[in-house]
Amino acid sequence: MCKKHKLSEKFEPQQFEDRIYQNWLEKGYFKAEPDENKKPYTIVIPPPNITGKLHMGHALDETLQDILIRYKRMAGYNSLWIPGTDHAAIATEAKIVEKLKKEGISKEELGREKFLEYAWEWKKEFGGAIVSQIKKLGCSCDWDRERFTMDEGLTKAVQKVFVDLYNKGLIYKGKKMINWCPTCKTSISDAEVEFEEETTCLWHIRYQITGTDKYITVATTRPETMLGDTAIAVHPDDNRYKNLVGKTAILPIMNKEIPIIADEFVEKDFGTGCVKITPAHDNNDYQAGLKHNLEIIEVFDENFKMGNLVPEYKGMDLLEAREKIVEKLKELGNLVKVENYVHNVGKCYRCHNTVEPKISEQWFVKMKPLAEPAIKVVREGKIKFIPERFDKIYYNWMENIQDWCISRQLWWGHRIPAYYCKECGEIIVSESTPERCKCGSKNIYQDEDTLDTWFSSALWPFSTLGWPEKIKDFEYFYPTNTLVTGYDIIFFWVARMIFSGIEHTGKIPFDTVFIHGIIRDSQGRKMSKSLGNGVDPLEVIAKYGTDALRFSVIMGTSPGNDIRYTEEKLDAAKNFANKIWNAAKFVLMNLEDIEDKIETPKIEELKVEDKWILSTINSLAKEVETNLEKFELGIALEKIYNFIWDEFCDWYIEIVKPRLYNKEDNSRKVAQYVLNKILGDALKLLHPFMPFVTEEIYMKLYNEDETIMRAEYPRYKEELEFKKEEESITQIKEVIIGIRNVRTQMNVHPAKKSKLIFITNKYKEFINEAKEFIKKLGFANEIQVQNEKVNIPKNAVSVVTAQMEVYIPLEELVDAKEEIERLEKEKTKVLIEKEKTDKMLSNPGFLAKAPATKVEEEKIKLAKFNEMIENIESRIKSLNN
RNA sequence: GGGCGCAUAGCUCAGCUGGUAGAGCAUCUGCCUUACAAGCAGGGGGUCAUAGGUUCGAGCCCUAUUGCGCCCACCA
Repeated sequence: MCKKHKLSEKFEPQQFEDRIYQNWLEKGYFKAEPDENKKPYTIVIPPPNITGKLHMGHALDETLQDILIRYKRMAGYNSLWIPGTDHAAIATEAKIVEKLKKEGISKEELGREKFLEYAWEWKKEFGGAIVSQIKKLGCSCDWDRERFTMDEGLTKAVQKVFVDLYNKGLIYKGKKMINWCPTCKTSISDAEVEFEEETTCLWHIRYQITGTDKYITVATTRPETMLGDTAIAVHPDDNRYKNLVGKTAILPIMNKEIPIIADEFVEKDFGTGCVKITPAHDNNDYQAGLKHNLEIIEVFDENFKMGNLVPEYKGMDLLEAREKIVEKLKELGNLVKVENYVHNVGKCYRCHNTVEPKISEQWFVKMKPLAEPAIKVVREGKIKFIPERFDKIYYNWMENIQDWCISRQLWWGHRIPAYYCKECGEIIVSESTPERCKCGSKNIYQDEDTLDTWFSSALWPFSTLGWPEKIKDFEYFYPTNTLVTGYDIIFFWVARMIFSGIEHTGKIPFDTVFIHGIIRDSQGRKMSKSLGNGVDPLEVIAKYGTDALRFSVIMGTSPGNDIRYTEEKLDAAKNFANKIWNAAKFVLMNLEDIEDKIETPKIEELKVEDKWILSTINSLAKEVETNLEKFELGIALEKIYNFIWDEFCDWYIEIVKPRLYNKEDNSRKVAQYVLNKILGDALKLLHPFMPFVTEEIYMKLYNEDETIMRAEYPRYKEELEFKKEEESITQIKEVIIGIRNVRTQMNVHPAKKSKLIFITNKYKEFINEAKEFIKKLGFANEIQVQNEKVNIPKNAVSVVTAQMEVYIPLEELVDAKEEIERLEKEKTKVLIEKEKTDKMLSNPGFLAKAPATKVEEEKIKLAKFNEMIENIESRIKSLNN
């Protein structure tokens, strides 16, 4: 401690948060370099998309990571948090297209090259905005290592991975049924399809059996695809239709004969039990088509308008065509019945428009061989999900995984490193642009498509560390440790990072996946643009401060559960920050006369309350460490909160006031030391959660040049445990609370002092030592300690605990009867408690089977209750006399 | 059709391996006590969704039920 510093009168986080962050940046406190003498602790940020601004979900995600990073850094680890952003191919491209549209420009008009220039401009603007917002949250990322998924290095990683997988036969190009988003005009993966309930009709259409006057009726939700029907399917065991299998029916409108086939995928009980097969526009039908060797007839054109099968419908919108076709069927007498029907329709997770199944030539990753080892590492516990239940979701997905469609018909993204020879049609997959084909031709062009954005995010934990170069960073910091993310992207991202890490680096990418929930609004609804109920973290910060925001998303929450956003929580958070501020002001004020350094007192100089608070924070440090290691951040924070507010502020500070205010008091210096020490340690414990207010105070408390960020996180030390003193203070707290309680009941004004008569043997010495503060906290002007219960004034009320009795002579007590009544009530309370203990101890099963320590505990309790009852009874007796 | 989560004080939520239920906000009473009225002191308020079971002992473990929410899945 050099010279004293004063904190500003009012707590205003806006006054110091930015300044402190700037200072941290300038001093380079966030930086991490490989250091063989230290253990690394690494987190890679889930890179926010460059599509927009930060939302509350980011605030939560970033806060959790920063807490872990800061904690580990203070605990002696070489903490590295790698920040960055994601190019978010489809989402960003959609936004840019939208923006262009407003300017009257179409993507096609602009051309690929110009469009990309445009996109990079976008990235510069919005990527930068995101970064500055993350900084506002106080995140201690190593900004020198900021990455972007389309950086040169990361692009190289993407290309290498593509080529490697291709060479291993794990990437292939093929014609398959994929999900096509007609709005985004690209294929998307299965994971990118969201199912939404939609009300539609179930149309029952009859097809005439060839050569008879009988009909077979199918039920469909998509009559417009009937033009492309190439079969009707029934279940092989369905007796109703058994005789029809092998026959043909006439497809109305098209007037075409199509076979009636049998397949087990048909549900006998659904609809009519007959289903029309349109292999080109339904995955089930496609599979059936392959199996039964059916013709595939596309009904729609490239833009998902009606194709040329029936010229009359050509170019029509699908819904329009549906109407027309239904009308026509009705006219022809083929429409049997229309039912209302609710079913799930696949929607694009980006634009929320209906996704169409489409047969298309795309690039795929063969998943089974990659999934297997990825399942194994979780089964073997090498990667742990927190909370554990999320591993089930992971297994379920991984075990049922289909090949991953990775090509996108977009421009913004990593272009697929595949080249085609125009002469011989050879496919060349190569990291660098090949000069010529094997056939000698130079007539080569690159695949037009780009990769799924998640293909590059899957490599994030190692591509950000320089892989595939074997640089030191990668060697030292990889595998990373904790991956913090929401449960909504376990499939998209977490699963893919796991198999990618194993496949390409031979190592798991992280050992722990710490999953959090989503932030909902005060009514429990998901925050969304359409509802307009989103909360902007920056506005919250402006109003309450970053520390309060961070506190509010951690306090009282548990891993994996959703969090409700309420202003009340922020008020509570701000009040807490304010409380610390004031406590710090008090401490600093009372250290003002210290010139240089505070001397560390000898153990014997410490008073009982000093030992108590030192011992309390010592056990707190131990508990907090345990909680943090188990990712119980909410519990850890609650304990720190309780310590600071309830123990330190409400008790210790109040207890030591008399010592501080008496300059003659020899123990004043010791109190100053302890105040300084406890405040410092409490700030350190709290720092990962509330970095700014803790730093601001810490710098004032110690030295402007010191930072709490690099201070050592408080650890449990055996020599700082003082059990006896903890017990004594606990006892006296109980008594003091009793005194206050009685005075409130008697309506005694705080200003009115009274005498306290203590009856105790055990705590005589302690009470004498603690006299000053007991006087203060117990509103006493005089304290008398005696062994025996003699000479108690008639008008005294009593406070009874197990170990002590205290008598308070009060004029307000005019009636002994009232006091007896009060005591009877007290007695009843104790009796109820005693009864429970009695019951346990008289239970032979309990005595025989409960652990000895528990039995002992109960016995002590019983003795305590008995003593209390005895004390109360004897007091009642003496009042009666 | 599978799987998961939640149900605890008026409200929002904690509650670690089973050992007498906690916080914040709200509420009631008394205090402008020289760190803090964004505060201090004290109080009230809970058959831990329901029904069984295991156990000496269950908010916590097991089974079933009800209500709400979520995820997965090719019933057209």
